[in-house]
Parts: sequence; structure tokens; C-alpha cells
Amino acid sequence: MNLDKNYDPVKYEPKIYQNWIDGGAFKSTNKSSEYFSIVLPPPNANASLHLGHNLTVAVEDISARYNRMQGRDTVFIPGADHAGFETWVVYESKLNKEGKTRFDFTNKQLYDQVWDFVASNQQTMLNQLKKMGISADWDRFTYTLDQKVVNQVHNTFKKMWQDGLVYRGERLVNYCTFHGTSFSDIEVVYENQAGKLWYLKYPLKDSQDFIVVATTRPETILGDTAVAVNPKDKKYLSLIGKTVVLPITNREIPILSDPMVESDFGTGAVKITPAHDINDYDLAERHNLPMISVINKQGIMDGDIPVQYLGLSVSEAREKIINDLEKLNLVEKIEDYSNRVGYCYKCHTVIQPLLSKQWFVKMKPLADAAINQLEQSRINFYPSSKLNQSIEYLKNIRDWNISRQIAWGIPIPAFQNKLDENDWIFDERVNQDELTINGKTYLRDQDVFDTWFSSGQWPYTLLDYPDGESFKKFYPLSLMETGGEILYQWVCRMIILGIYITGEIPFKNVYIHGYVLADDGSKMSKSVGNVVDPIPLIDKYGSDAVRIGLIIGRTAGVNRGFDIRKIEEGRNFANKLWNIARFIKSKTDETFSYDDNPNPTSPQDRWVLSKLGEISKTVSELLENYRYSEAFDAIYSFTWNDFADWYIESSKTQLNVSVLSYCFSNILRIVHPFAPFISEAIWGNLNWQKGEFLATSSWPEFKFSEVADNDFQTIINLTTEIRFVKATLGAETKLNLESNNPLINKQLDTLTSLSKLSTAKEGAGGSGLKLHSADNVWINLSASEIKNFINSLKKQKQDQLATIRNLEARLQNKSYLEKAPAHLVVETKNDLATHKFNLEELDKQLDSF
RNA sequence: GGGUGAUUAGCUCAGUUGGCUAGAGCGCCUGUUUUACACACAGGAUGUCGGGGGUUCGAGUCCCUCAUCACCCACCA
Repeated sequence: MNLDKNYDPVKYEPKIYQNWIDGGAFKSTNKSSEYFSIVLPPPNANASLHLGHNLTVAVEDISARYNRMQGRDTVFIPGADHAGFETWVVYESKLNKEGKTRFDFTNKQLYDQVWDFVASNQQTMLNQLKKMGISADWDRFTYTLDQKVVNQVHNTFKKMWQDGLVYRGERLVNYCTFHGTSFSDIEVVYENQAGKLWYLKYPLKDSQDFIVVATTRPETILGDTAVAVNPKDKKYLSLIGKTVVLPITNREIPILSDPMVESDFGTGAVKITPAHDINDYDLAERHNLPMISVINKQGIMDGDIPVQYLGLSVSEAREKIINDLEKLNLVEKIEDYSNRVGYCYKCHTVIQPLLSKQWFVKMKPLADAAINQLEQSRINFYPSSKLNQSIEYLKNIRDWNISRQIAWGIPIPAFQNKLDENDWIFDERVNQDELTINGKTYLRDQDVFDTWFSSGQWPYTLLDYPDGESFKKFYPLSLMETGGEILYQWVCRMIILGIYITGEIPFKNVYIHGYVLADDGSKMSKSVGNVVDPIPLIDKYGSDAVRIGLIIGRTAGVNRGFDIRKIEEGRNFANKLWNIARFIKSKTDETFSYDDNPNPTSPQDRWVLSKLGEISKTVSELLENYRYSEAFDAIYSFTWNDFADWYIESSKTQLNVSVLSYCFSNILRIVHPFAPFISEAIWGNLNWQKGEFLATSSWPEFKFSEVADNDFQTIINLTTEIRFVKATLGAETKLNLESNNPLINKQLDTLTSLSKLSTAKEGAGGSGLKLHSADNVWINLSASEIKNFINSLKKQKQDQLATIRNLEARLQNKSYLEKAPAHLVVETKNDLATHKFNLEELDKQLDSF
């Protein structure tokens, strides 16, 4: 079969992927006790993949394919995430478009509807993963709502329940009044907002005096339960312990001291509203203050407050209260002020800190165990800076609110006594809304788990903890790879939960990739409209090209703009491979049989084989250290600059098919993790090793180092010199070479071809331009031709002189001779000798004219 | 406020434990359709490695400092 002039990825990729799957190429082999295990961070089943996903797949798949070829028993487990809140938001807006709301349905109905909605969209995402070339075992595919995941989540919750690590408490939570659910701390985004700072006068009891407090939220005055000052603040010392009569409600509240208060902000006195501010809440806990809720979950003024404020929105209440206070002459002043406001990361509604009954996980003991493991460096982080960032996060961690008031997610397996709100029981029969136990009726909690509570258990859940064969073999995972934005949400929680449940770290290495930014360096975002969809790119340039384009020049943890030129570079490389294949194919026929033990006969054979061995070793060392870009760079430049530009070119005069095919076969192996589709396409077309996928073949061994010699390097240097002569004198110049050098004499044909010589012959030489890259080789130029070359020689001479001066200065430095490592000094001396020799040769050339 | 990273050729970026003449791709200039490849081939130009200081025989690399940018964490009422 003839190959087209250019590689057309669309023609090959889908078929190759299907062949891999049909042939079981990505299955665990059980052939080795060494393993490599990795799981795909499950993408949202309901959404399309973006370039960041493609980068994730690229990085993970390179490692998976490389390790598979190394003979390690390899699993790459794919999955999809129900993405609780994310998907819920999409579905709820779909409902709204249809003129319906969540209140038109029961939670059970909603759950079923979203299930179908996701199921019908999920295939898109899965097909996209396949287009990206992911070498995953699809039989192990897991969805975060699969029964085994639900079971594990329930078991974990039960264990925490029994260990006293989970509690139900009325705590201050971040609450989105639009979506009607609470959030964890890290789901709130803060932004600067221009606002006001109101200075309010609070009358002291039995006195004409006031204490002035500054606030950005005057409406919360209705829920104040104290005024706080710094204990060291002299101007308020006498007031500590006094009582304030809260304006409007006339409630009496204490003035107390707490180091949290900063004397130099505002007036140095703070109103304390525990039910609606996280710092105030903490302070109230310390001082045992009552907590009075005045805003409800709809963002409406509610509770035990004066009737005129009931039912007002927060902003209406703010206006009215300021108005009322001004009438009472209790507003001292108003300043413009820019403060940080928390917003819902989805709908940008202002987050209300509200007291709410939620399930919490006590994080301190769990985090301590994780910190302990991290501080022992049990997990390698790439980049390493992420290790300390993680430890810092774990040290400051707060209790985790794991309940969400939405329908879409894993139900919390807890039931509450209908007659006793403090009587909760654990029960996994979450398909029932009501249980009767010992004559008591229990109602199921309608909340679901935070998505991260289930995805945080991904590693051991996927591997069928505790009894699964997979768990025994593949845990801890070899590598966890993901984006930096979910280091805390996901990676840290996996570490915490993995250690808690299994007693062992969940993975040995963490690789964090940076963002794929837009080409101008800004963040890609749907609302800005600068998102690049990888799928059209894959269709246009090929999956391999996109993969290569994403990893070139990328290092762990560093954000970088998307650059189409890198994709083009990837495509060009794929096409280069393709054309090397075409060339080799033209030199072989049906009778050709591949030999894994080639027979080197020429200097170029030995040269290319020893280089290949080095490259195989280099790439594998770099990949073992997750240096993807450098690894690709190494095989790229060997393939292009050494193999194609020198070895193939010299093959045109001295063909050794056994070495040629051997090298290319091994290049394909090394290239495979970076360019799986085209390497497999060529492998199949060449049909040298019948019945075996490249994907399941083995990584080249380092051999042929013993055959290295420098003879071909001399030919390369000589060729480069002659080409330069020719380029300097003009391409039409006829160059005739005469050699009195035995090595060169054997390579005259090759040299003629590579250097575009008119003639090359053995002879005594001695006239014309003496070349310096090899001994006793001349170009028979006339005196007038050489004249045109003299300037170039003079420049070369200046370069040589500069280098020689540099080296001599170094060798005259006593400290250098004494303190630098001996081998460097020797190298310097050798360099000096070489350059001096070059200078002499140049002088001879110049003298000869 | 705290932290992390970045600043290297016109552009996008590499450059592990300090080691000599700092690299890649694209772009640019000159030439070429030469037995696979113009998604190519050959040759060439381009960098006071952000500024300043220090350690060292030697600094893009280590330390200090300043500047600019990005991100993360906390959040001051």
C-alpha cells in the first residue's frame, strides 16, 4: 500500500483507536509485579471538554503509555463526574427556560430527570476523550454515582459517624440565596466592591455617651449581640464590661474585648453579629454570645426583629435602617469604602453568611495525619512548591461543610426522628423517605453530599477498596495529575480521606499542570468568548499535533498561553515521521524482513546507533521525572536533526536497510507516547512486526554504545564547512574536492551528495582552500574565488582569537586551577589546544592566498 | 495583609544538583523544487538572561534588594 504524500490524521485516528480497544491494548496484563496506575480526574459528565482537559489527557497518557511500554502492569482508569452543583445549575436554568422551577417536583423526580439529562449528554464527553487518544481501560469506567461509589461514600460517612468525626451543627455557612444551598469556604469568590462604611453611634446604658462602631452592613444591627474592642486599646479600656443599648431594638448588649479587633480600623470598636459574619461567629463562640438570625435563606429579613423590617430584602432593610438611625441622630458619618464581598461562583449572587444546620466533618485530626505523611515527603509534588502550599492549607483547615441543599448528588444516609430533632440515626436505605424503627418515625435528610466528598475518595473507590484485586495491586496510585486550581478542593482531600480510610497515602506522585490560557495570556472563559475548543483543532491538525502542541515548552505548575504555532510544530513533526516512513518504505519491498539485531557497517551506522541508544536513555530518564517537554524535545531533535537530516541523507548514497529500519522502529517506540496515533499508523503500514501493536510493544533498550565512533561526526563537520563555503561564494559555484585523507577517501560519494560537490577525488592536494574540519582536504578554488571567501575567514579568525584569549585568561587564573574540578581544567586545556590548532589552520588558509 | 511563581532572541517559551561559546519552534534575511517531506532542504542574523548589590575560581542558575506582572490563601468590621 502506498502512503499519501501528507499524513491525514482524520483518515487513521478513529480506526486506530477502535483497534486498540478491540485488541485490548489498554488492559492490565498481570505480567509484571511492577505497576503503574493512574486515574483520570473525572470530567463533568454533562459538559464538553476544553483544552485544559486535553492537556491533562496528554500528560497522563504520555506517562501511561511510556510505563506500559516499560513493561509495568499499567492501568489508566477513566471516569465521569456527576458534578453535583455544576450540573444542577445547568439543569435548573434549563427548567427555568421551560417555565418551571425545582419546586414543581419532588427531589426524587428531580434526581431522575437530571440522571436522564446527564446520561443523554455524557457520550459527547466520552467520545472527546477517545479523540484525545486516552489509553484508558474503558471496562473500568466509573461514574461518580455508580453504586460502588455511593456505597463507599456511605461507608466513609458511617465510619466518620462512628469515629465522632462527623457532626450536625448549626454553624455559620456560606449560603447562596439564589441557588438555595450552602457552600464550602473554597467555593466562594471574593471581589472588591465599592460600598460605604457607616459610623453608627451606639448609646451606652445609663449614660449620655456613645460608642461609635463602623460597619459595611448596617442592616445586621438587628442581630448584634455585642460590641467588641481590642483589650489593649486605651481609649476604650474604661468601657469594657459596660452595656450598650442597641438602637432600634433597644436590646442590651455587652462591650467586651477581643484581640481580633484592630484598634486602627474604623473607630476600633466593632459590632458583633454572630449569625451573619464569620469572624463575629468565631468571636461569639469564644465569648459564648447568643446568635440571632435576622436574614433568612431567601435573603429576606426575618426572625425576632421589629415588625417594620420583616419581609424586606437585605438592601431595602439597609436603606430603611440608615434612614431610621439618621432620624434618631445616630449616624455619625458615612465614608466611601471598597470592601471584599463574597459571591456565588456560579450566579454571582452575594453570599450570605447564615446560621444553618449542616453536616460537618471535623478536619483537624484528619488533616494532622495528612500533614504528618506530607512532612515525611511520602508524596512527591511536581512542582515541589505545591507540597508546602498543601501543608499550609492543611494546617489552617476549617471544618468541612459536606451537605448541599440540592437534589442532584449522593443522598446523605441520615434520618431524623420526627418528634426529636436531635435524634439522628445512620441508615443507608436512602431510597426511602421515612423509616420506622422501634416504633419511632424517622425522616430522611433531604440534603446530598458535596461533590468533593465523593470525588475525594476517588483513588481507593475506583480500585474497589478494601477487598478488590485492583486495590491490592494498584494502590497507592503511581501518579495523580491535575490542574492547580483544585489542589485544595481535590488533591488535599484525597490525601486526607485516603489516609483516613486506607491508612496509606492515595498516590505517590502529584503532578500539577498550569492553566492553558488564551493566546493573550488572559484566562479562557465562556463569558469572554475566548475559549478554544480542542475538538476542531484535533480534526484539523490531528490528535497527536494537539497533544504535542500542548506539552511543548510546558513545565509543571506554570500557566501558559495557548499557541497555535506549537500545534503546527506538532503537525509538522507528525508529517516528518510520515515522510521518513515513505522514504524507508521505498527502500524496502515485500521480501524485507525486520531484524532486531542490525548489522552496522559504516561510520554513519555506528554514529546513528550510538545516538539512538543515548536518546532512548535520555527520554526515559526525563519521563521518569515527569519532564515531558524536555523528553519530547530530545526525541524530536534526534529524529529530525540527526536521523532525517544526516542519517537518511547519507542513506541515499550508502544504504543499510537493517540499520535504517532498526532505528526507525525504535524512534517510533520512543515517539509513541507523544504521538500515539501516527506512530501506530506508520507501525501498521510498515508491517514489520506483525500482530503487535506499537502501543503494547516494548521500550528500546540502551545498546550499541560500544560501536560509537567519531568518524561520521568528521564527515558532518566537513559537510557543514563546505556548505558554508558554497553559501558564501554562491550556490552556482562549482566545488571540486581533493582528499589525501583515508577516512574521507572512503566517503567521497556520501560527501559529494551531502555537500553538493561537483567532483570529489583522492589526490595529493595542496592547492586551493584547505579545509580545517578534516586533515588534508582541499577545495580547488581559484585565487579570485578564494578572495570572496577571505572576509569570512577573517571573521572566523577573530572568533577563534576571542575564544583563545578567553580560555587563556581562565588558565592564567590561579584560583581557577586550584579550585575548579580537575576535569574542567583538563577540558579547558584541550579546548585551548583545539582552538589554537584551528587558528593555525585558518592562518595557513589565509597565508596560502 | 500572607504566600507562590514569573521577568531569557521580534513572538511563545525551555534551560535538574552553579561550569565555560545560553537553546527550541515560529518569525526574519539569503539561496534551493536536490532519490521521503515546501507541513521541506541548505546557509545566516538576532540576547548587557527585568534593574542594582552580594557569595564564588566561575552566576540565567544561589543570597539580598528594588521594579513590574500573574496566580493562590486570608479577609478588617
